[in-house]
Amino acid sequence: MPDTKPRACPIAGTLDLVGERWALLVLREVFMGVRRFADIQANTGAPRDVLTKRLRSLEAGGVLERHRYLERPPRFEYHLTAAGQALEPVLIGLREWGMRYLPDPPPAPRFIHTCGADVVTRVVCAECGQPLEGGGLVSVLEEAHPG
Amino acid sequence: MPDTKPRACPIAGTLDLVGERWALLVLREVFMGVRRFADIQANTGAPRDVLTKRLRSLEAGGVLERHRYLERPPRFEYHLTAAGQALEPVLIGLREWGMRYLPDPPPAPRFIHTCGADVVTRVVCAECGQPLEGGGLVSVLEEAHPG
DNA sequence: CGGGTCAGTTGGTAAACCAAACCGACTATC
DNA sequence: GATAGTCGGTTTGGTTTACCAACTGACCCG
Repeated sequence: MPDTKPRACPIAGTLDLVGERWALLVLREVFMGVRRFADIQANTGAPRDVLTKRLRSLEAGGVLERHRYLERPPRFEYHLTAAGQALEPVLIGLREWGMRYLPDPPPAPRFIHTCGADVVTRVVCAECGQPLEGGGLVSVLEEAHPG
Repeated sequence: MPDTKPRACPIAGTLDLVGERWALLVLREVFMGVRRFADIQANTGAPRDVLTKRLRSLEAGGVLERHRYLERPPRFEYHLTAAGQALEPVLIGLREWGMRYLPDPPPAPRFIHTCGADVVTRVVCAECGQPLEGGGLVSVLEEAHPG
């Protein structure tokens, strides 16, 4: 076998959808309640044509929905689907990493709990619920290659 | 003010580093213990020149370290820094989302706890520690615009 | 009718990406 | 000791994508 195929993996599949430039920034905006083309464009800085393409691919991928809020000059708003909302941990993870490790951390948009405190991501064991901080507690396994 | 500046935000800053194509797949491989150029190339499918550039930028960004493991034909391995390990929640989040929402979820590399169970990301309140599932419990705030 | 808003579209250029070939320093096999 | 293969790249050349500015069409306001 001269060249092995790249690893099939849900990380890669997810990145095919939201890993392109601007995609996650668009989602950030929609998370923050910014739903209109012009505002998303201004807040992300994405070129308008690229933004159009991203919005379409995010819609096709099922993370955004496009709602017409005006009929006669057709005007649209973009909303998160359930799948889109499920990307929240990714956004929070990126935000948290940036606040901790970027050389000059910019002011962060706050994702807050109803009690007013910030929100953070925790990697926990799915069964015992124990938090795994520091990475040392995790064993990462490839698919078993028997024999 | 004709055009507002794009929002300064740690999410954007983090994406400047790890948001380029292949970057997070490279990190996935290093997380899984794949440390050599040829293996990372095979498992990600990234073109060799692009991979070289990504490895350099990830190194410059402080998430990877390059170690020479052979002197005379110079050979290298790539390792995670503490900052690199801190991106684990992002990878796990992407993996989890893909497993749940991709139309045909591919076999997932397992990130397991030492107890043998899978690992998941939880978004929790930083203070009361309460998990916020379903997105409905989170209030996302922009910087306050008073008045 | 002129100007402004909104959600794009169009056209031209710059950059990124990609596959394949090449390279230097080895090692392993004949 | 010539041939083949490994490893970590670099170089080449062509394709795709991103980017930016300007434009469009449908409306609203005056």
